[in-house]
Amino acid sequence: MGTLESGATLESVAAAAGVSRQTVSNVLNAPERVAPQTRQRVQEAIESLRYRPNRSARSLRTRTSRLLGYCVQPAPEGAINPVLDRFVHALTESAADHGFHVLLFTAPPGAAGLDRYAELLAQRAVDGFVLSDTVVADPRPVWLTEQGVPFVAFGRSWSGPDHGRWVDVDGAAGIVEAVEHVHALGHRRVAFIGWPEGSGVGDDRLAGYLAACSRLGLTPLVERDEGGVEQGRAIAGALLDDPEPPTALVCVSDLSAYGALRAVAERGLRPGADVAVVGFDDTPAARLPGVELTSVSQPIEEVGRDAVHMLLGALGVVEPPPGPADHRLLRPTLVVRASTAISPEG
Amino acid sequence: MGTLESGATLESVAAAAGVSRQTVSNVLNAPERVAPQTRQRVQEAIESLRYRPNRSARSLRTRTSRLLGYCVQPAPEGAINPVLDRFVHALTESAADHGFHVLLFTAPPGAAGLDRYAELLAQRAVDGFVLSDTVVADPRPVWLTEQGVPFVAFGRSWSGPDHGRWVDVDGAAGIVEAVEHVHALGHRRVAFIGWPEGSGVGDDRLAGYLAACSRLGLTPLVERDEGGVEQGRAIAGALLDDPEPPTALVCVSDLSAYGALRAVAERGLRPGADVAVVGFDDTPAARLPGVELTSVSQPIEEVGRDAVHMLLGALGVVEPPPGPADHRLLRPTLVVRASTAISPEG
DNA sequence: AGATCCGATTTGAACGATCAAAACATGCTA
DNA sequence: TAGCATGTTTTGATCGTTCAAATCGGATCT
Repeated sequence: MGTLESGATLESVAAAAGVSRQTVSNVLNAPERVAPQTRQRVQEAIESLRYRPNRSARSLRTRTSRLLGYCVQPAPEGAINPVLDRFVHALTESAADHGFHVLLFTAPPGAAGLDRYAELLAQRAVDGFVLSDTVVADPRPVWLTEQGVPFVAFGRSWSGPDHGRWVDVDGAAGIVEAVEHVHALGHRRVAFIGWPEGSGVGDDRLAGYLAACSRLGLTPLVERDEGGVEQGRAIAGALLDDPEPPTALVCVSDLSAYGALRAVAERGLRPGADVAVVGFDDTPAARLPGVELTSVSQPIEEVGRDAVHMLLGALGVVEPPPGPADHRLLRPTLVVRASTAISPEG
Repeated sequence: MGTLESGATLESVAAAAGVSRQTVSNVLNAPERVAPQTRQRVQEAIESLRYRPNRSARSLRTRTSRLLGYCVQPAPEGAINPVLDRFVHALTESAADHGFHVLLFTAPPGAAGLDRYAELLAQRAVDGFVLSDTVVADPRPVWLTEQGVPFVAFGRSWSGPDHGRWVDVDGAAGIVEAVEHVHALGHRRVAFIGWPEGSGVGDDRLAGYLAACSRLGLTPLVERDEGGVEQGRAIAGALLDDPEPPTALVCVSDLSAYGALRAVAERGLRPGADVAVVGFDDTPAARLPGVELTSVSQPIEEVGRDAVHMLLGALGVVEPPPGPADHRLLRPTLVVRASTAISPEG
């Protein structure tokens, strides 16, 4: 056996330091109540016995678990989701700064999945939830609010009033930046390839496009599709085959943009030189040589950090950060690559 | 407030059913001990009060947490890691089948990170660990074995004897399949782009290449680099510029393969038609139109499932599945796409 | 009838921490 | 010096579950 003499309890530490249970507990949870001299003695005992408070015992007594629940959704088929990884990592790291951990679970989408949330609550397994992949009319924020459960969502509730706290990325602002970027390069016929109406995220990005066009005096040209690579390719192809085709294609997602890049190449045109293409999400493939897609990049790490801070603030664990307590909207940044490198001729 | 009258305890259920604490507990943990009639009555009470046992209390008493620790590593810069997502999801889902959950934490790589593992153990926060991203001379399996802590690793320990349980993918077999595939298409000059010697995973895949060459009577041609896209591009370029260039490039990873594809295209050659390219990992970008990279795909979900089953077996929670108890080697599959579509001429 | 056994159920103790209140010093004031 | 406020430490109870042993009621055996 190793060095892990897992047996130290409050009581054994107290005995070693010649004090009582509660004094040891106070050294850990309210050091200012303990006389400096005693404190030191206790800390040495803790150190030498390698004592760590038993999480279950603490949880039982305090009725808090110091765990944050996060539901991992099955990755959508064929989708490139670079987000989950980084987001989960950011959550975990920020939580660790305050003695919290992330507990993963799965649940079917929609109202059917609420049972899993309820179960974890009934078991007192988590103190709150982090939601992601929120959709229009997502039942979770409403339900959690009703139940009085602390939570924070990555993504606004696009339908109806806000429920609870959220952090989100300002997609409209990201697209505005994209349009301004190609406009500055000299592009004047800038098309937008979007998602069908009704997806909050897609509508937000479209709104950014329309706002930018209006501000810059461009004529909006919007096409919509389901968002896959093949759909993007078809839509972009149709646009490019127009007698007066757009010279820049701003896409609602990288997936559409990859399709658009393909459509451009298939017509003997050079992305970046002849036609500018911009995506959204800065997926890993965007930086591959031969792709080099300019894309709007979401500050995922920051989203994760803010989400945890807001949630811990709601739990009363940390001082809530300055600013509005119930939401936070972060600016994405445009990562410029070869797909928008050169100004168009004419 | 909502429907979550979070107050049901064993005691309150017992009162509602007109039995004692322990009988309710038995209905949940050892139903065969309870008379059918009583059992039914208790179950109705549980149902109507929506009772769920308090996890902390159970953990405290039984000294098990029903949590599996998993360390999320910071995603390596620029790397396309499609694996983590799916793996974590598979872990979570398999664990849920047995009332377990996954607890995430972070730790610095190497021996420095062992403290975090020790801390979780001292807190009795987890019952065991799932390791991934194991490296040569990884200190974790050795240490955990010394401590007598149940764990399972995704990845063999490449140096020295095995410590503990592991699940891994047979990289050599995957590459053998890749070489056989291009050989069947008619390719006879098949090169391998590998990693520097000393990485267990890379050496394994190289061994597969060498074995296949030997069996098929091909002359091995091995080049090595650090594994990035740009390096792959340079190496592949050098190979293709040879007076008698290879017609097939089998790569140790998709990243190298993307570079190789680029090098092929830059020379006016058509991937799949003129030069076959095979990658490893079947990263999301492989299926993009214009890329369509043939690649060896790892059965990640199966790895996750087996890992959980082995670990729960070690914990005595489930019957260990048939087969060797301490390791499992899974076969990857070759996903054929356009990059190896057509036979070479000549 | 009394002893014995057996399955079903209950009781007391324990897991290891924190809360709330009591006890104990110590110094200051009147 | 008694009385009181203040600061430090200890004691008893409690969180909700499971373990181990005790109890209970009925059937079986001698």
